[in-house]
Amino acid sequence: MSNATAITPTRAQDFPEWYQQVVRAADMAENSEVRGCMVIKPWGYGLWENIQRQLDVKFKATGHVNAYFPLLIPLSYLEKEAQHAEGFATECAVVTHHRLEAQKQPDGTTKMIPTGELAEPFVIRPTSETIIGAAFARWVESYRDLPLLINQWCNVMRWEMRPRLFLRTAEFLWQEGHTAHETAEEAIVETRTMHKVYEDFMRDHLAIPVIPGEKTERERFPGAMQTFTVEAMVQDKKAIQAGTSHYLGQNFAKAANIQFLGRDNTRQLAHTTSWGVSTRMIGTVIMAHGDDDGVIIPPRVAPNQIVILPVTPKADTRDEVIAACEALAQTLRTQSFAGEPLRVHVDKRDLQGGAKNWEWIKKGVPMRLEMGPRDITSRSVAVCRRDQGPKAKEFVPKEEFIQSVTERLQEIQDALLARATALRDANMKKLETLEEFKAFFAEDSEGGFAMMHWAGSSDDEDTLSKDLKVTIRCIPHGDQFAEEGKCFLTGKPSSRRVVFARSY
RNA sequence: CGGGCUGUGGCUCAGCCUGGUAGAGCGCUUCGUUCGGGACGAAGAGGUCGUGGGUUCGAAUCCCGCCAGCCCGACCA
Repeated sequence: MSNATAITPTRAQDFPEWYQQVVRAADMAENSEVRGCMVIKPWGYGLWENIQRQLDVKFKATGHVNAYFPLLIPLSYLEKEAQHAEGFATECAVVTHHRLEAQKQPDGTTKMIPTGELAEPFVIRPTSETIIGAAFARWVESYRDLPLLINQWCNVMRWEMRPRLFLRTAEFLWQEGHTAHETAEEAIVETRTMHKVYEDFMRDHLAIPVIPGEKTERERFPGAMQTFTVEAMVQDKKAIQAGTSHYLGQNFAKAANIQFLGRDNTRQLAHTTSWGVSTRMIGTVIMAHGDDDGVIIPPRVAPNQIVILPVTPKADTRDEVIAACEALAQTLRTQSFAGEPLRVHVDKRDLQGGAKNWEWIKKGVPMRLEMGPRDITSRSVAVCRRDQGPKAKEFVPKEEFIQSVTERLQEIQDALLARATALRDANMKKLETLEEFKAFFAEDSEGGFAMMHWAGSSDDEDTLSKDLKVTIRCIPHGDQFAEEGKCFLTGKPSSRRVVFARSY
């Protein structure tokens, strides 16, 4: 094979097509016969399981507990909060019948005809504020019942027009946290706490630096008072929203009637929040770290952090080599990395070595080890790091490797974060004028994150977005964005820059 | 929901214009040679040509209906 890279086309040639090919080459997911719905294959699901488990620890550590609520939501629930309902109306799947009747056709086949129409249709949850709100209303009577800190891991469905594996699918997996509080202050603290949890998780676990900030009114979650977001930059310089945290004020409490008797013996409405991240994060990881040979998964969340490839050139040494590989794997598994036992796999399949090697490169396993007869004799292993070139190989004495394995994994984790941070920083620009802005986002230019002084209206934002296909990703927190200046569109004074970008 | 395109072995597609009941590459199986390596050769498995109807002696190919998918717009974790 003479291909310079494992993936065709390369990122530079056609990024969206590269993405599709990478997902396929990594065997992470595939399109299913159900429109817009994907099959998540073991390698992709393994990544999700790690994300899920590690986030769950953080949720528990911040006082939350898990629960589960129904998939189906009475249609009337969605009518209780007008803004919310309108926000999701165009993408709801509706269940209208509850039984099928077999009907024999003249040609001998059988058709199943829906019967038993429901008096009130159900909507398959696009998000669960309404039905969880109804439960909260039953559970909360006194200020002593607050705060209520609940999370659920589940699937939701939004009938998207243009699905793409992991990035936008009709059905997707996520977690949705829902909390109710006695005061607005407490609810806002909760919203910000979870926003911070997402920011930290993205950086420390997924090796993706994000810009934390607040959404403008136009981009806000339907029905929310405030929406906080973490925005990541991926390699085509577009932004992707990786997680959101909403302060819902009393809007949903009012709609669902979440009332409690306060310390002053008056009836009050609770203040609620909701926050979530989804399987989209997997797409974000792929686009943030992948290269022209496939996916690169950060060690902390990789389904296998190390794959051992036995080199078995001769049949008579094969058993010995495999036994040595198994023994090494066992030794490594007794060690921990980032608080979890090392995940090590020995690939014993009877395939050609090169084919196997490239398969794991495309899957993005952080570290590959080769061990053959010569290594057994010399008591060494060949170490290949996925953040380096496919040919890069270092022979390390086995004992030394065992001693240093977790440091080596951390080096990869750090290298990925450094690389992603460098990409982002190189493509964030402070611009001052509309001309500069237009040039920055012109069809043939690189694009990126434009940091702009902004004091325009929602209508201005709308017009700008439609003309140039860019949006305000967020009004970022952080001192580096705070400075006096003038709005690049209206000339009005501004005390903070906002981040504009094209987005997924 | 508006505009364009496409439905042929597991995947990507050729064949259709100029009707005569199926081809390639990849993948898969077996054997052999190779192999610290995404190799090569040989043999082989696998297809109601989206679906229903029409024209015809004969339809993957022509005509009509239906269904599904893709791309471009509005929406989006």
